[in-house]
Amino acid sequence: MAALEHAVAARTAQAPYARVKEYLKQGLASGRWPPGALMPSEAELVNRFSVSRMTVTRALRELQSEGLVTRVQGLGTYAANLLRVSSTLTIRDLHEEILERGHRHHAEVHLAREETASAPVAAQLGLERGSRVFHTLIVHFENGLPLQCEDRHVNPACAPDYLQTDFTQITPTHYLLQVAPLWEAQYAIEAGAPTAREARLLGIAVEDPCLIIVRRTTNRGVPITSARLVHPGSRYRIEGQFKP
Amino acid sequence: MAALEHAVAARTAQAPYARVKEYLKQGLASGRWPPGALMPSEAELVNRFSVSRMTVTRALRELQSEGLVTRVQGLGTYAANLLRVSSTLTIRDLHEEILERGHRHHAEVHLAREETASAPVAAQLGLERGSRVFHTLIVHFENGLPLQCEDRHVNPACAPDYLQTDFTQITPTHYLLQVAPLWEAQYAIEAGAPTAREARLLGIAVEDPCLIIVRRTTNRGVPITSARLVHPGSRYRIEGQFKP
DNA sequence: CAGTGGTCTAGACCACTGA
DNA sequence: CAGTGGTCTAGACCACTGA
Repeated sequence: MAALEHAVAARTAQAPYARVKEYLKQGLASGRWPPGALMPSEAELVNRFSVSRMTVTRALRELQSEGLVTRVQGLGTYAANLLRVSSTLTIRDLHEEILERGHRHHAEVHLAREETASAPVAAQLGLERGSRVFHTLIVHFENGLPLQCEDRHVNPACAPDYLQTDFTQITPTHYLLQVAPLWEAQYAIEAGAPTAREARLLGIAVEDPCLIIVRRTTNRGVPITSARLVHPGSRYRIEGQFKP
Repeated sequence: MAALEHAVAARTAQAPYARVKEYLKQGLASGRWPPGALMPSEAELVNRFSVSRMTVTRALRELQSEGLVTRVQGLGTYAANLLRVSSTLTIRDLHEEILERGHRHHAEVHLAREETASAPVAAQLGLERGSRVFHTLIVHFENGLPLQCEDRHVNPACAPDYLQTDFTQITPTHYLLQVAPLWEAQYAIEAGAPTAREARLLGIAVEDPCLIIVRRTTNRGVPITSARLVHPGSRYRIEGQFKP
């Protein structure tokens, strides 16, 4: 009989855990449980919805991972402090991103060589000062217009064949993701002026504001690469949304 | 006996679901399952770890919600296409953010009044053109230095008492979160030049690059507010990290 | 058809908190 | 102590995919 009910629920609308989740979300949205308020316990929800505890737990755990509630063992579940809303920011391979917009992408390689690491570069990549590093400087175009100036240093130990890549065909991001599939990154997004060289490569004036992303990437703590990505402010922006 | 094992596991190290998750993460990090590869089925993992299927399911579901794997009913679990890594971007109440840095925050209110909505503002807020809207223009200071120029329009239906707020004490963001606790938002982050007025209010030159966030907020589809937040590029940046 | 993931149940033991 | 969340088990029915 229980099984029959599932089938019906699935056919008509939502899974039970989704119904519980929806109920709690509605209450949070309506202000019924203001930030910090104590929410119904698992046991209460089990009774109210006539479902098993595992089902309730799933709903609550998902709300927790979405940042909507805080759970404390022994105390209960609380409406989260909504002054911290978070969103998913996706940073993607530029080539893929441009193609998805239905536009053409091409790249100009201005530099691709081995160098001796300066002190800051060595520090970024966790290398000794004076170590060998790979350095590339590539300009990416969308429909023939310069979109990004990518100044990148790579730890040779992580990608020994990096410089053999044809960067007019494969972006460094794409190549490096293959070499070290899962990675962590720290990034900063800022507005600033381009350097004289960047302005020249991007075909803009040195006074033109740029959106600059500085990103350092590691794989299980080992530094792989650091990059400075400079975009003309008039041609690039980051969009996103919060979805509670 | 099973119960005893749990206790031991809990005491020694990780919960079983966490062990399964860790195993899969390691495999993804090492390249054992490159993007798109078929990963072990739930049944295989059940056997390998001698746990119940619910435990394996939890591990896989969490990896899925973190974007590390893709699951397709009837087919299996696949290593995600890691060209899309995502990160959590947190946008917070500026007052709270500044205090947390151990700095002082104060605000100057340059405008707080009811106006007739221009066409673009009305469109943003889903109102008729010519409707009444609330408009505030506030400059936020960190340790006495202008950090943000906040130009905001508010739908009066959502926050009738908005203009009664003392914005030198409570930020609009803070107030609005109380009125409509759970909300969705769309935002864009870009680099650009300030308007002449913004430059004057921020004490910068009109050529100085600014980090501009344009954000529109709704609650269950009803527009609440839209804001243009302008920051001197030299004083503000967004930082974050990817955590796979 | 066998294999896959999607979801649920009814029970269990546990650690934790505050009275 | 009663109440809370954290986690697990062993089973179940289901929809879906491809052979």
